[in-house]
Amino acid sequence: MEVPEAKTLEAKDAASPGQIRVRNRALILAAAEEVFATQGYRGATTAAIAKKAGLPKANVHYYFGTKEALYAAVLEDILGLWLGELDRITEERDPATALGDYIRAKVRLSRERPLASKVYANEMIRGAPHTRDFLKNELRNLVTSKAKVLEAWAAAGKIEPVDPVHLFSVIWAATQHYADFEVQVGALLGRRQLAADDYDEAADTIVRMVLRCCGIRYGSGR
Amino acid sequence: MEVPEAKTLEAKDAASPGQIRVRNRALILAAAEEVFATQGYRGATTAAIAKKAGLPKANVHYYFGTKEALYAAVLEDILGLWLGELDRITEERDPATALGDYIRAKVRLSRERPLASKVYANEMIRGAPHTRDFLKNELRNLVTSKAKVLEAWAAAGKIEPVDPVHLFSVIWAATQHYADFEVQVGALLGRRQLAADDYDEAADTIVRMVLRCCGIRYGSGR
DNA sequence: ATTAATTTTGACCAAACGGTCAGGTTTTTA
DNA sequence: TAAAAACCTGACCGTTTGGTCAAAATTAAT
Repeated sequence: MEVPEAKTLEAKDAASPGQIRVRNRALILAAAEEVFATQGYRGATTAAIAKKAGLPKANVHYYFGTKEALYAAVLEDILGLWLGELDRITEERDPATALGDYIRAKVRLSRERPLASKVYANEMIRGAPHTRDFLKNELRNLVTSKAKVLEAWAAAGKIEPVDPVHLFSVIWAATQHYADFEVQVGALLGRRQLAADDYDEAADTIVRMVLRCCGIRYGSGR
Repeated sequence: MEVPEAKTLEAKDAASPGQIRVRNRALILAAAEEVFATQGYRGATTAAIAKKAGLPKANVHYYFGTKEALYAAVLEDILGLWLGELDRITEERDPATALGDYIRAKVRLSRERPLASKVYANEMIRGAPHTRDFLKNELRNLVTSKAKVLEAWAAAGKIEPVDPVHLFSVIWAATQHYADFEVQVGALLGRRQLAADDYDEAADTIVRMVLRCCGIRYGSGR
Protein backbone atom coordinates (compact mmCIF):
# COMPACT_ATOMS: atom_id res chain seq x y z
CA MET A 1 0.00 0.00 0.00
CA GLU A 2 2.95 2.27 0.61
CA VAL A 3 4.00 4.58 -2.12
CA PRO A 4 7.75 4.10 -2.59
CA GLU A 5 9.46 7.20 -1.37
CA ALA A 6 12.15 8.68 -3.52
CA LYS A 7 15.42 7.14 -2.39
CA THR A 8 17.34 9.71 -4.33
CA LEU A 9 20.63 9.39 -2.48
CA GLU A 10 20.69 5.71 -3.22
CA ALA A 11 19.74 6.06 -6.84
CA LYS A 12 22.59 8.30 -7.93
CA ASP A 13 25.04 5.44 -8.27
CA ALA A 14 22.57 3.08 -9.84
CA ALA A 15 24.33 -0.07 -10.88
CA SER A 16 23.12 -2.23 -13.69
CA PRO A 17 20.77 -5.02 -12.60
CA GLY A 18 22.50 -7.94 -10.98
CA GLN A 19 25.64 -5.93 -10.56
CA ILE A 20 25.10 -4.89 -6.95
CA ARG A 21 26.93 -7.94 -5.77
CA VAL A 22 29.92 -7.27 -7.99
CA ARG A 23 30.16 -3.63 -7.00
CA ASN A 24 29.86 -4.18 -3.27
CA ARG A 25 32.29 -7.07 -3.28
CA ALA A 26 34.81 -4.84 -5.04
CA LEU A 27 34.25 -2.07 -2.49
CA ILE A 28 34.80 -4.47 0.38
CA LEU A 29 37.84 -6.12 -1.21
CA ALA A 30 39.53 -2.76 -1.76
CA ALA A 31 38.85 -1.67 1.80
CA ALA A 32 40.00 -5.03 3.15
CA GLU A 33 43.28 -4.87 1.21
CA GLU A 34 44.08 -1.55 2.86
CA VAL A 35 43.17 -2.62 6.38
CA PHE A 36 44.92 -5.99 6.11
CA ALA A 37 47.99 -4.26 4.67
CA THR A 38 48.35 -1.71 7.45
CA GLN A 39 47.06 -3.71 10.42
CA GLY A 40 48.00 -7.29 9.60
CA TYR A 41 45.55 -10.19 9.62
CA ARG A 42 44.86 -10.31 13.33
CA GLY A 43 44.94 -6.54 13.70
CA ALA A 44 42.39 -5.96 10.96
CA THR A 45 38.81 -5.75 12.19
CA THR A 46 35.72 -6.35 10.14
CA ALA A 47 34.31 -3.13 11.59
CA ALA A 48 37.26 -1.11 10.24
CA ILE A 49 36.91 -2.75 6.83
CA ALA A 50 33.19 -2.04 6.75
CA LYS A 51 33.68 1.58 7.73
CA LYS A 52 36.31 2.07 5.04
CA ALA A 53 33.99 0.48 2.49
CA GLY A 54 31.12 2.70 3.63
CA LEU A 55 28.89 -0.24 4.53
CA PRO A 56 27.57 -1.69 7.78
CA LYS A 57 29.61 -4.48 9.26
CA ALA A 58 26.84 -7.03 8.80
CA ASN A 59 26.98 -6.36 5.08
CA VAL A 60 30.62 -7.44 4.97
CA HIS A 61 29.69 -10.73 6.58
CA TYR A 62 26.76 -11.10 4.22
CA TYR A 63 29.08 -11.11 1.21
CA PHE A 64 32.14 -12.92 2.56
CA GLY A 65 30.95 -14.87 5.58
CA THR A 66 34.01 -14.81 7.79
CA LYS A 67 37.02 -12.56 8.15
CA GLU A 68 39.20 -15.48 7.11
CA ALA A 69 37.26 -16.02 3.89
CA LEU A 70 37.55 -12.31 3.11
CA TYR A 71 41.29 -12.48 3.72
CA ALA A 72 41.55 -15.48 1.42
CA ALA A 73 39.69 -13.57 -1.29
CA VAL A 74 42.03 -10.59 -0.95
CA LEU A 75 45.06 -12.87 -1.12
CA GLU A 76 43.67 -14.69 -4.15
CA ASP A 77 43.51 -11.42 -6.07
CA ILE A 78 47.09 -10.62 -5.11
CA LEU A 79 48.70 -13.95 -6.01
CA GLY A 80 47.67 -13.45 -9.61
CA LEU A 81 49.63 -10.21 -9.76
CA TRP A 82 52.77 -11.93 -8.54
CA LEU A 83 52.91 -14.49 -11.31
CA GLY A 84 52.11 -11.99 -14.03
CA GLU A 85 55.10 -10.57 -15.89
CA LEU A 86 57.18 -13.71 -15.23
CA ASP A 87 56.01 -15.39 -18.42
CA ARG A 88 57.88 -12.81 -20.48
CA ILE A 89 61.16 -14.29 -19.29
CA THR A 90 61.82 -16.76 -22.08
CA GLU A 91 64.80 -18.49 -23.60
CA GLU A 92 64.34 -16.71 -26.92
CA ARG A 93 64.56 -13.20 -25.53
CA ASP A 94 67.71 -11.29 -24.78
CA PRO A 95 68.60 -11.76 -21.09
CA ALA A 96 69.31 -8.09 -20.48
CA THR A 97 65.99 -6.85 -21.85
CA ALA A 98 63.95 -9.74 -20.45
CA LEU A 99 65.33 -9.32 -16.91
CA GLY A 100 65.34 -5.53 -17.15
CA ASP A 101 61.72 -5.42 -18.28
CA TYR A 102 60.72 -7.82 -15.53
CA ILE A 103 62.43 -5.80 -12.80
CA ARG A 104 60.93 -2.55 -14.04
CA ALA A 105 57.50 -4.16 -14.14
CA LYS A 106 57.92 -5.32 -10.54
CA VAL A 107 58.99 -1.86 -9.40
CA ARG A 108 55.99 -0.37 -11.18
CA LEU A 109 53.78 -2.83 -9.33
CA SER A 110 55.32 -1.71 -6.05
CA ARG A 111 54.40 1.85 -6.87
CA GLU A 112 50.91 1.14 -8.15
CA ARG A 113 49.83 -1.58 -5.75
CA PRO A 114 51.82 -1.06 -2.54
CA LEU A 115 48.99 -2.34 -0.40
CA ALA A 116 48.96 -5.65 -2.24
CA SER A 117 52.67 -6.00 -1.60
CA LYS A 118 52.19 -5.28 2.08
CA VAL A 119 49.45 -7.85 2.46
CA TYR A 120 51.69 -10.42 0.82
CA ALA A 121 54.64 -9.43 3.01
CA ASN A 122 52.50 -9.81 6.13
CA GLU A 123 51.43 -13.24 4.94
CA MET A 124 55.04 -14.36 4.45
CA ILE A 125 56.20 -12.93 7.79
CA ARG A 126 53.47 -14.92 9.52
CA GLY A 127 54.79 -18.10 7.89
CA ALA A 128 52.40 -18.26 4.92
CA PRO A 129 49.47 -19.91 6.74
CA HIS A 130 47.19 -19.36 3.74
CA THR A 131 49.75 -19.67 0.95
CA ARG A 132 51.77 -22.80 1.65
CA ASP A 133 50.35 -24.65 -1.32
CA PHE A 134 50.81 -21.69 -3.64
CA LEU A 135 54.49 -21.45 -2.67
CA LYS A 136 55.19 -25.16 -2.94
CA ASN A 137 53.31 -25.66 -6.19
CA GLU A 138 52.61 -22.73 -8.50
CA LEU A 139 55.50 -20.52 -7.42
CA ARG A 140 58.05 -23.31 -7.14
CA ASN A 141 57.12 -24.75 -10.51
CA LEU A 142 57.38 -21.35 -12.08
CA VAL A 143 60.84 -20.76 -10.63
CA THR A 144 61.89 -24.20 -11.77
CA SER A 145 60.83 -23.41 -15.29
CA LYS A 146 62.62 -20.06 -15.18
CA ALA A 147 65.70 -21.85 -13.87
CA LYS A 148 65.79 -23.71 -17.17
CA VAL A 149 65.72 -20.42 -19.04
CA LEU A 150 68.69 -19.21 -17.01
CA GLU A 151 70.53 -22.47 -17.68
CA ALA A 152 69.85 -22.15 -21.39
CA TRP A 153 71.16 -18.59 -21.38
CA ALA A 154 74.25 -19.74 -19.50
CA ALA A 155 74.81 -22.68 -21.87
CA ALA A 156 74.62 -20.23 -24.77
CA GLY A 157 77.25 -18.06 -23.10
CA LYS A 158 74.82 -15.17 -22.75
CA ILE A 159 75.10 -15.03 -18.95
CA GLU A 160 77.22 -16.58 -16.24
CA PRO A 161 75.59 -19.39 -14.22
CA VAL A 162 73.52 -18.07 -11.32
CA ASP A 163 71.46 -19.80 -8.68
CA PRO A 164 67.92 -19.08 -9.88
CA VAL A 165 66.24 -19.21 -6.47
CA HIS A 166 68.60 -16.68 -4.96
CA LEU A 167 68.47 -14.50 -8.06
CA PHE A 168 64.69 -14.28 -8.02
CA SER A 169 64.63 -13.97 -4.24
CA VAL A 170 66.85 -10.93 -4.38
CA ILE A 171 64.89 -9.41 -7.26
CA TRP A 172 61.65 -9.81 -5.36
CA ALA A 173 63.15 -8.57 -2.12
CA ALA A 174 64.62 -5.48 -3.73
CA THR A 175 61.59 -4.54 -5.81
CA GLN A 176 58.96 -5.13 -3.13
CA HIS A 177 61.11 -3.27 -0.62
CA TYR A 178 60.01 -0.03 -2.30
CA ALA A 179 56.41 -0.82 -1.39
CA ASP A 180 56.79 -2.45 2.02
CA PHE A 181 59.53 -0.15 3.34
CA GLU A 182 58.47 2.98 1.48
CA VAL A 183 58.49 4.98 4.70
CA GLN A 184 62.13 4.01 5.34
CA VAL A 185 63.36 4.82 1.85
CA GLY A 186 61.42 8.06 1.97
CA ALA A 187 63.04 9.05 5.25
CA LEU A 188 66.51 8.31 3.85
CA LEU A 189 65.78 10.42 0.78
CA GLY A 190 64.26 13.19 2.89
CA ARG A 191 60.84 12.87 1.30
CA ARG A 192 57.40 12.32 2.73
CA GLN A 193 56.50 10.15 -0.22
CA LEU A 194 58.54 8.59 -2.99
CA ALA A 195 58.29 10.30 -6.37
CA ALA A 196 58.20 8.70 -9.80
CA ASP A 197 61.88 9.52 -10.28
CA ASP A 198 62.79 7.68 -7.09
CA TYR A 199 61.18 4.52 -8.38
CA ASP A 200 62.97 4.94 -11.71
CA GLU A 201 66.33 5.27 -9.99
CA ALA A 202 65.55 2.30 -7.80
CA ALA A 203 64.75 0.24 -10.87
CA ASP A 204 67.96 1.38 -12.56
CA THR A 205 70.01 0.35 -9.54
CA ILE A 206 68.36 -3.07 -9.27
CA VAL A 207 68.67 -3.72 -13.00
CA ARG A 208 72.34 -2.80 -12.88
CA MET A 209 72.95 -5.10 -9.94
CA VAL A 210 71.14 -8.06 -11.41
CA LEU A 211 72.54 -7.80 -14.91
CA ARG A 212 76.10 -7.35 -13.74
CA CYS A 213 75.59 -10.20 -11.30
CA CYS A 214 74.78 -12.31 -14.34
CA GLY A 215 77.94 -11.13 -16.05
CA ILE A 216 76.17 -8.82 -18.46
CA ARG A 217 77.86 -5.50 -19.20
CA TYR A 218 75.48 -2.70 -18.25
CA GLY A 219 75.82 1.05 -17.82
CA SER A 220 79.50 0.61 -18.41
CA GLY A 221 82.01 2.38 -16.23
CA ARG A 222 82.36 6.08 -16.41
CA MET B 1 58.96 3.84 33.05
CA GLU B 2 59.69 4.25 36.73
CA VAL B 3 63.14 3.39 37.94
CA PRO B 4 63.61 2.29 41.54
CA GLU B 5 65.75 4.43 43.76
CA ALA B 6 69.48 4.13 43.27
CA LYS B 7 70.36 0.62 44.30
CA THR B 8 74.07 1.32 44.58
CA LEU B 9 75.78 0.94 41.24
CA GLU B 10 78.44 -1.30 42.76
CA ALA B 11 76.77 -4.57 43.65
CA LYS B 12 75.10 -5.11 40.28
CA ASP B 13 76.66 -8.45 39.45
CA ALA B 14 76.25 -11.83 41.06
CA ALA B 15 73.08 -12.54 43.01
CA SER B 16 72.43 -8.87 43.49
CA PRO B 17 69.02 -7.41 44.17
CA GLY B 18 67.16 -6.66 41.03
CA GLN B 19 68.24 -10.01 39.64
CA ILE B 20 64.65 -11.11 39.43
CA ARG B 21 63.70 -7.96 37.60
CA VAL B 22 66.44 -8.40 35.03
CA ARG B 23 65.62 -12.04 34.42
CA ASN B 24 61.87 -11.59 34.14
CA ARG B 25 62.16 -8.56 31.91
CA ALA B 26 64.40 -10.59 29.60
CA LEU B 27 61.91 -13.46 29.60
CA ILE B 28 59.07 -11.13 28.70
CA LEU B 29 61.05 -9.26 26.05
CA ALA B 30 62.00 -12.50 24.32
CA ALA B 31 58.43 -13.73 24.37
CA ALA B 32 57.16 -10.36 23.17
CA GLU B 33 59.59 -10.32 20.26
CA GLU B 34 58.25 -13.64 19.06
CA VAL B 35 54.59 -12.72 19.41
CA PHE B 36 54.99 -9.27 17.89
CA ALA B 37 56.99 -10.81 15.03
CA THR B 38 54.41 -13.42 14.11
CA GLN B 39 51.20 -11.60 14.98
CA GLY B 40 52.01 -7.94 14.36
CA TYR B 41 51.44 -5.17 16.88
CA ARG B 42 47.66 -5.22 16.94
CA GLY B 43 47.50 -8.99 16.65
CA ALA B 44 49.80 -9.61 19.58
CA THR B 45 48.02 -10.03 22.90
CA THR B 46 49.51 -9.53 26.32
CA ALA B 47 47.99 -12.86 27.31
CA ALA B 48 49.89 -14.66 24.53
CA ILE B 49 53.12 -12.94 25.50
CA ALA B 50 52.63 -13.85 29.15
CA LYS B 51 51.89 -17.47 28.31
CA LYS B 52 55.01 -17.73 26.13
CA ALA B 53 57.08 -16.19 28.92
CA GLY B 54 55.58 -18.61 31.45
CA LEU B 55 54.22 -15.82 33.62
CA PRO B 56 50.75 -14.56 34.49
CA LYS B 57 49.48 -11.72 32.40
CA ALA B 58 49.38 -9.31 35.33
CA ASN B 59 53.11 -9.84 35.73
CA VAL B 60 53.75 -8.55 32.23
CA HIS B 61 51.87 -5.37 33.06
CA TYR B 62 53.73 -5.13 36.35
CA TYR B 63 57.06 -4.87 34.52
CA PHE B 64 56.12 -2.95 31.39
CA GLY B 65 52.89 -1.14 32.16
CA THR B 66 51.20 -1.11 28.79
CA LYS B 67 51.41 -3.19 25.65
CA GLU B 68 52.67 -0.14 23.80
CA ALA B 69 55.52 0.42 26.26
CA LEU B 70 56.49 -3.24 25.93
CA TYR B 71 56.49 -2.91 22.15
CA ALA B 72 58.67 0.19 22.42
CA ALA B 73 61.12 -1.73 24.59
CA VAL B 74 61.28 -4.60 22.10
CA LEU B 75 61.85 -2.17 19.25
CA GLU B 76 64.54 -0.33 21.20
CA ASP B 77 66.54 -3.54 21.53
CA ILE B 78 66.23 -4.18 17.81
CA LEU B 79 67.23 -0.77 16.52
CA GLY B 80 70.63 -1.19 18.13
CA LEU B 81 71.23 -4.34 16.09
CA TRP B 82 70.49 -2.54 12.87
CA LEU B 83 73.11 0.14 13.30
CA GLY B 84 75.77 -2.31 14.45
CA GLU B 85 78.16 -3.54 11.78
CA LEU B 86 77.73 -0.35 9.72
CA ASP B 87 80.62 1.39 11.48
CA ARG B 88 83.04 -1.05 9.88
CA ILE B 89 82.37 0.54 6.49
CA THR B 90 85.12 3.14 6.42
CA GLU B 91 87.04 5.03 3.78
CA GLU B 92 90.30 3.35 4.75
CA ARG B 93 89.13 -0.20 4.17
CA ASP B 94 89.01 -2.00 0.87
CA PRO B 95 85.50 -1.59 -0.61
CA ALA B 96 85.17 -5.26 -1.55
CA THR B 97 86.00 -6.58 1.90
CA ALA B 98 84.16 -3.84 3.77
CA LEU B 99 80.94 -4.30 1.82
CA GLY B 100 81.34 -8.08 1.71
CA ASP B 101 81.83 -8.30 5.45
CA TYR B 102 78.85 -6.05 6.06
CA ILE B 103 76.55 -8.08 3.84
CA ARG B 104 77.65 -11.34 5.40
CA ALA B 105 77.10 -9.89 8.86
CA LYS B 106 73.59 -8.83 7.88
CA VAL B 107 72.80 -12.28 6.50
CA ARG B 108 74.12 -13.84 9.71
CA LEU B 109 71.81 -11.55 11.66
CA SER B 110 68.87 -12.70 9.54
CA ARG B 111 69.69 -16.27 10.45
CA GLU B 112 70.33 -15.66 14.14
CA ARG B 113 67.67 -13.06 14.89
CA PRO B 114 64.88 -13.63 12.36
CA LEU B 115 62.23 -12.53 14.83
CA ALA B 116 63.90 -9.16 15.31
CA SER B 117 63.89 -8.67 11.55
CA LYS B 118 60.20 -9.53 11.38
CA VAL B 119 59.26 -7.11 14.12
CA TYR B 120 61.14 -4.39 12.28
CA ALA B 121 59.51 -5.31 8.98
CA ASN B 122 56.08 -5.14 10.58
CA GLU B 123 56.91 -1.72 11.97
CA MET B 124 57.94 -0.43 8.53
CA ILE B 125 54.92 -1.92 6.78
CA ARG B 126 52.67 -0.11 9.26
CA GLY B 127 54.38 3.16 8.34
CA ALA B 128 56.88 3.33 11.21
CA PRO B 129 54.53 4.79 13.86
CA HIS B 130 57.14 4.24 16.59
CA THR B 131 60.30 4.76 14.53
CA ARG B 132 59.80 7.92 12.54
CA ASP B 133 62.43 9.81 14.52
CA PHE B 134 64.91 6.96 14.32
CA LEU B 135 64.59 6.85 10.54
CA LYS B 136 64.81 10.61 10.04
CA ASN B 137 67.68 11.12 12.45
CA GLU B 138 69.97 8.24 13.41
CA LEU B 139 69.48 6.14 10.30
CA ARG B 140 69.50 9.01 7.84
CA ASN B 141 72.62 10.53 9.38
CA LEU B 142 74.35 7.19 9.25
CA VAL B 143 73.52 6.69 5.59
CA THR B 144 74.67 10.22 4.86
CA SER B 145 78.01 9.51 6.47
CA LYS B 146 78.32 6.23 4.58
CA ALA B 147 77.48 8.08 1.38
CA LYS B 148 80.66 10.06 1.91
CA VAL B 149 82.61 6.83 2.18
CA LEU B 150 81.17 5.67 -1.11
CA GLU B 151 82.01 9.02 -2.71
CA ALA B 152 85.56 8.81 -1.44
CA TRP B 153 85.91 5.32 -2.84
CA ALA B 154 84.54 6.53 -6.15
CA ALA B 155 86.85 9.54 -6.20
CA ALA B 156 89.77 7.19 -5.62
CA GLY B 157 88.65 5.07 -8.56
CA LYS B 158 88.02 2.08 -6.33
CA ILE B 159 84.33 1.84 -7.28
CA GLU B 160 81.95 3.38 -9.76
CA PRO B 161 79.57 6.05 -8.42
CA VAL B 162 76.42 4.55 -6.89
CA ASP B 163 73.41 6.12 -5.25
CA PRO B 164 74.02 5.31 -1.58
CA VAL B 165 70.38 5.24 -0.50
CA HIS B 166 69.39 2.76 -3.17
CA LEU B 167 72.52 0.69 -2.58
CA PHE B 168 71.85 0.31 1.11
CA SER B 169 68.13 -0.13 0.53
CA VAL B 170 68.77 -3.06 -1.75
CA ILE B 171 71.36 -4.56 0.61
CA TRP B 172 68.92 -4.37 3.51
CA ALA B 173 66.04 -5.64 1.42
CA ALA B 174 68.01 -8.61 0.14
CA THR B 175 69.57 -9.62 3.45
CA GLN B 176 66.47 -9.23 5.60
CA HIS B 177 64.44 -11.07 2.99
CA TYR B 178 66.04 -14.29 4.23
CA ALA B 179 64.51 -13.68 7.66
CA ASP B 180 61.15 -12.16 6.76
CA PHE B 181 60.42 -14.40 3.76
CA GLU B 182 62.21 -17.50 4.99
CA VAL B 183 59.13 -19.61 4.37
CA GLN B 184 59.06 -18.53 0.72
CA VAL B 185 62.74 -19.14 0.06
CA GLY B 186 62.44 -22.47 1.85
CA ALA B 187 59.52 -23.50 -0.35
CA LEU B 188 61.44 -22.59 -3.50
CA LEU B 189 64.45 -24.61 -2.34
CA GLY B 190 62.23 -27.52 -1.29
CA ARG B 191 63.21 -27.30 2.36
CA ARG B 192 61.19 -26.94 5.51
CA GLN B 193 63.88 -24.68 6.98
CA LEU B 194 66.86 -22.97 5.49
CA ALA B 195 70.21 -24.57 6.25
CA ALA B 196 73.50 -22.84 6.98
CA ASP B 197 74.62 -23.50 3.40
CA ASP B 198 71.56 -21.73 2.05
CA TYR B 199 72.44 -18.59 3.96
CA ASP B 200 76.02 -18.82 2.73
CA GLU B 201 74.91 -19.08 -0.88
CA ALA B 202 72.49 -16.22 -0.37
CA ALA B 203 75.28 -14.07 1.01
CA ASP B 204 77.54 -15.03 -1.91
CA THR B 205 74.87 -14.03 -4.40
CA ILE B 206 74.18 -10.69 -2.71
CA VAL B 207 77.88 -9.89 -2.36
CA ARG B 208 78.41 -10.67 -6.02
CA MET B 209 75.51 -8.46 -7.04
CA VAL B 210 76.55 -5.53 -4.90
CA LEU B 211 80.25 -5.61 -5.70
CA ARG B 212 79.73 -5.95 -9.42
CA CYS B 213 77.11 -3.21 -9.22
CA CYS B 214 79.89 -1.04 -7.84
CA GLY B 215 82.14 -2.03 -10.71
CA ILE B 216 84.32 -4.34 -8.65
CA ARG B 217 85.44 -7.56 -10.28
CA TYR B 218 84.19 -10.48 -8.24
CA GLY B 219 83.71 -14.21 -8.70
CA SER B 220 84.18 -16.37 -11.78
CA GLY B 221 85.86 -14.23 -14.37
CA ARG B 222 84.73 -13.36 -17.81
C1' DA C 1 0.58 -7.21 -9.78
C1' DT C 2 2.31 -10.97 -7.20
C1' DT C 3 5.70 -13.69 -5.96
C1' DA C 4 10.36 -14.97 -5.23
C1' DA C 5 15.05 -13.82 -4.57
C1' DT C 6 18.31 -10.85 -3.04
C1' DT C 7 20.13 -7.20 -0.26
C1' DT C 8 20.28 -4.33 3.94
C1' DT C 9 21.03 -3.44 8.81
C1' DG C 10 20.25 -2.48 13.86
C1' DA C 11 20.44 -5.17 17.63
C1' DC C 12 22.46 -8.65 19.85
C1' DC C 13 25.88 -12.32 21.74
C1' DA C 14 29.77 -14.96 23.86
C1' DA C 15 34.53 -14.63 23.82
C1' DA C 16 38.65 -12.12 24.04
C1' DC C 17 40.85 -7.78 24.73
C1' DG C 18 44.13 -4.34 27.54
C1' DG C 19 44.42 -2.96 31.83
C1' DT C 20 43.61 -2.59 37.11
C1' DC C 21 43.88 -3.73 41.87
C1' DA C 22 43.81 -5.54 46.45
C1' DG C 23 46.12 -8.40 49.08
C1' DG C 24 49.32 -11.91 49.39
C1' DT C 25 54.40 -13.69 49.25
C1' DT C 26 59.22 -13.16 48.88
C1' DT C 27 63.44 -10.60 49.14
C1' DT C 28 66.31 -6.78 50.79
C1' DT C 29 67.61 -3.56 54.06
C1' DA C 30 68.49 -1.80 58.74
C1' DT D 1 65.06 -9.92 64.06
C1' DA D 2 61.54 -6.40 62.07
C1' DA D 3 60.38 -3.11 58.78
C1' DA D 4 60.47 -1.90 54.06
C1' DA D 5 60.74 -2.67 49.47
C1' DA D 6 59.98 -5.49 45.63
C1' DC D 7 57.45 -8.99 43.55
C1' DC D 8 53.40 -11.88 42.43
C1' DT D 9 48.68 -12.97 40.77
C1' DG D 10 43.56 -14.36 40.82
C1' DA D 11 39.79 -11.91 40.10
C1' DC D 12 37.70 -8.39 38.03
C1' DC D 13 36.22 -4.33 34.69
C1' DG D 14 34.69 -1.83 30.62
C1' DT D 15 35.44 -2.24 25.75
C1' DT D 16 36.06 -4.46 21.43
C1' DT D 17 36.03 -8.55 18.82
C1' DG D 18 34.03 -11.85 14.97
C1' DG D 19 29.89 -13.43 14.03
C1' DT D 20 24.53 -14.07 14.03
C1' DC D 21 19.78 -13.11 13.13
C1' DA D 22 15.18 -11.63 12.14
C1' DA D 23 12.83 -8.33 10.05
C1' DA D 24 12.59 -4.91 6.66
C1' DA D 25 13.65 -3.00 2.12
C1' DT D 26 14.80 -3.56 -2.47
C1' DT D 27 15.23 -5.86 -6.86
C1' DA D 28 14.17 -9.51 -10.29
C1' DA D 29 11.12 -12.88 -12.24
C1' DT D 30 6.60 -14.59 -13.39
